[in-house]
Amino acid sequence: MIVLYVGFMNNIVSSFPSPAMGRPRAFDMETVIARTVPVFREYGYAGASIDRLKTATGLTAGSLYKAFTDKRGVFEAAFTHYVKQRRQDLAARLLKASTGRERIAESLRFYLEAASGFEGRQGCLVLASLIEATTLDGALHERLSDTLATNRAALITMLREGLQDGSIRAELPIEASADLLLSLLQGFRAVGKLHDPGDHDALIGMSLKILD
Amino acid sequence: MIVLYVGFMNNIVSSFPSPAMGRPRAFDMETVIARTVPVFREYGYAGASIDRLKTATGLTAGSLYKAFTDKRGVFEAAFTHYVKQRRQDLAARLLKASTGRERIAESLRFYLEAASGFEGRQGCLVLASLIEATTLDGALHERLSDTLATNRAALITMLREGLQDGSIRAELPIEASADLLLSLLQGFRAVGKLHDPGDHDALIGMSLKILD
DNA sequence: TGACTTAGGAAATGATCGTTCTCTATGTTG
DNA sequence: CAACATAGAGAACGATCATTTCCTAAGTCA
Repeated sequence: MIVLYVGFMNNIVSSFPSPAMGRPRAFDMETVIARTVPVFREYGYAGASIDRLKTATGLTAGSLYKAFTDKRGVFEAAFTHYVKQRRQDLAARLLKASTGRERIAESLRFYLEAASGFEGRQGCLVLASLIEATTLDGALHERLSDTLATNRAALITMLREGLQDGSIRAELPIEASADLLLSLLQGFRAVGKLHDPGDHDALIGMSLKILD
Repeated sequence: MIVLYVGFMNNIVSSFPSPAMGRPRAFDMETVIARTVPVFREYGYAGASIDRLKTATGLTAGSLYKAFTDKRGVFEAAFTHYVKQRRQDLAARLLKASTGRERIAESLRFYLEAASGFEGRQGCLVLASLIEATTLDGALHERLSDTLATNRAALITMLREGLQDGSIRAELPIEASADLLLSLLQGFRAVGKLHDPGDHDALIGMSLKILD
């Protein structure tokens, strides 16, 4: 709301109502967003219909639109939630890794596990969005690009740590290694849509040879 | 049409009309199928609407359905065409490679090039189908699984050739190596939806360290 | 308490989805 | 030439799509 001229201060204040006004939500936003995530993971953006989102969340179309403006808004919230959650989980896993090489190994394991079983069949929301990248609008396209860039940056950080702690040889081209690992991780999730990856330890061991 | 009892031979023949009967098609099937491929590559199965397929092929909905029964039929033809074409192209490339290791290297290059530029942005039909795997019916799911299995088998063949010609060390676990390469190749296509891969030679060189 | 503001729920909206139908055109076969 | 069979074109079909609207419910605030 735009106020062109107001005589008294309280009129201006009242034109920006506090967020506590009106009937409060009967559901928890975080919970609802979490429930939309599997829908987008399984069906992608185009395939995730409002009807499916309704049944997944238990909300009516009206409430969904009041809370998220439109389908794009639901997707954006789901995407943010998914990426944040995964990063938290990975960060927790990385605590027990002491060297850069171990952190890379742990990241590989993290993705291999996500590519297995029910989780693997459900798929990766980032990968699913990647496939529909040309369909998404500019802002979402950039969000996706940023997400991938951040993942790449995280790999580069781990590689540099490896250089410092001596677990990775000094001559290794860092950027190219990160690119290769990034592709490999996404590839795990892609193949995991159909089949479980084989022996995780064996695959990790072989992957790490890239760093030799 | 099933004929239970027919007195004369020509009646049986006429009950199975020759394919030359009726008005002939005004378009070339192969050409039309080729034109549907980019639609599925860009939008996936769900996103490829009949309307988009109409404009891509220049056909009307009626002709499309007469030729392919339904949307699923169009997709199946496109998928078959795409896989066949890609395998032919790769096979031609592999002719100039003399050892197993060189054939692996050439395969990596083939995928890196496909992941670059316009081709990369258009995406891989196999990968796109992989993402929608849970949505596809049983038969298509199996076709997809077969395609991946055949690609894996091709990698195993190259690796075995490498064992024979001495370009790959004898102790290398073949199956696990093939799994890793398969994921890496799909990963190239995934990331290629957004960005061009970097220095191909560098990436190939690093990838081949998996085989050391 | 009464004015205000937002949420919930369900029906309604127009667009688009995949598919079918109808009619005409164009070939082959006897 | 007549009978037959399929193709082409486009309108029409019901289903589903994302979104909006309308009304009631449930809070806050003065």
